[in-house]
Amino acid sequence: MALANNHISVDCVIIGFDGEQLNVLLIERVCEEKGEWTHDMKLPGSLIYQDEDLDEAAARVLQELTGLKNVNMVQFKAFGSKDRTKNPKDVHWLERAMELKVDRIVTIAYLSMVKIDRKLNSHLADYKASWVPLKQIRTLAFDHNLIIKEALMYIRQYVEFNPAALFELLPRKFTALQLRVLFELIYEKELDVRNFHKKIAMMEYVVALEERQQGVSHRAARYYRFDKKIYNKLRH
Amino acid sequence: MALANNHISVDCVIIGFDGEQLNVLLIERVCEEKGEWTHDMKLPGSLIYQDEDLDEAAARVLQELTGLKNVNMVQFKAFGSKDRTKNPKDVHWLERAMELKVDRIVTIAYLSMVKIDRKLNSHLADYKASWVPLKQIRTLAFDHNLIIKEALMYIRQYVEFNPAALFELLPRKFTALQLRVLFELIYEKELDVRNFHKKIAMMEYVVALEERQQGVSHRAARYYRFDKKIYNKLRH
DNA sequence: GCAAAAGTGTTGGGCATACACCCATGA
DNA sequence: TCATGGGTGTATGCCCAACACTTTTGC
Repeated sequence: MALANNHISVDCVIIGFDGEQLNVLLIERVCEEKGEWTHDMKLPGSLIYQDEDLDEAAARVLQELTGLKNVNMVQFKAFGSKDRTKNPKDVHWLERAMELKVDRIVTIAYLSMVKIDRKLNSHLADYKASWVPLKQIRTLAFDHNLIIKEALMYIRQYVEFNPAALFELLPRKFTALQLRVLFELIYEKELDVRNFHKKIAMMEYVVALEERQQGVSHRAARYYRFDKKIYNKLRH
Repeated sequence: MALANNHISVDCVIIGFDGEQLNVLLIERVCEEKGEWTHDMKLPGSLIYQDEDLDEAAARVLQELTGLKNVNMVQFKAFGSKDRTKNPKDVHWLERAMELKVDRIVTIAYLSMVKIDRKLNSHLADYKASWVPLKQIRTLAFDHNLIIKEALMYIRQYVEFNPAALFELLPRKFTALQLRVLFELIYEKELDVRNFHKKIAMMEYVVALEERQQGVSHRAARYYRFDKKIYNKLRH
């Protein structure tokens, strides 16, 4: 029985929220099969170097493939099914793109939740990286659909212990509606508007601003912001 | 920059409860250094084979190193610091025991919670495996102290969503005291006796038996058992 | 009878749920 | 004036936390 002399990769599940939907950051993959060129999508991820920690590798790979820097990622699961690199399309792509004959790749999956804003998006196109709404995601490379599914399960548990993580998804100023939609998406159930306002009122670290929406064709909503200092104080 | 052609291992954190304390199953490691032979302890863990899934590898390795079969393990975290195999003692051991010159090993850590009973213990000695109380664990091989610490953090979250896991640690018949001590150890805080009894009473899947302790020099405690069928029914 | 652990009830506060109407704004 | 979403209060039930004494048993 051969000891595995395996390759190790990291894959990054970057989740963003556009005010209406959860999105995942995917990059384009160009495949050649029997002379035909096709495109599909994958998570940003690649093999790690010999001399870097897993966390370092994740940060490097994300930057190389999407241009994003300083994204706080958390490792959430390793995927090492022996079948995960068996799809001929994937094998083919690995051989061409990585110049690599590979038996199996164990991948360590990382997760981050970020604000989708102009600064972040400014260079994504250069990398053929784009935000894809969760519900519109088709079949991805390798087992990346599975990885995303598990990332979402992980998020649900994660935010219970780190409510602050939710606010990473929102712009600095956000409305009660945005926050509520976010909760509803993550917990997959609808919330009562009035109870939700009370809930916000009880979260001292969500502070109401005087500022309101402008130019909307209905009563303007109040803005809120997340106060990290208050949050941290309450945690201790 | 060299792509890592890494080795992958699995390590198993098997947690047991003896009625008073949490224990971890460790195996003995014999080291030779400058002609001196020393013993220390490590988690049961080893390299994976080329053709097995991670979960399969964990089950195989645990059986090979401790004789334990059919232990339900859950993957909880990957450890891949580039320094984790840099201790000379560990390097030395790897070269001798694994016949392997290794740059770095990424390990996928698995967790299980089990009953410590005679059946389980019957062959542990043959494997130089033994239960070590958490509080008495000294410096272990590699980063195994860290792995155990993270396992315990993981358990705390895990039992919130899978209360059933706790009962894996207890004998089939257990007293309220045992269950309470277990809660206290895992949550690291003391619980009020009366409130705890109410809590048990509300858990329909914890059923009181007529049977009581025998031969104790104080009022005999009632036994309880965990009813999996009721538990599963309530979860759906 | 005493040491040691088992077992038992009540109260108050906080938190989640359910539920319906008026307000502000732009078109 | 209408369509659209913003924003508000009350009542109820549940769960949790706090708190002290009596019971059983072996020695």
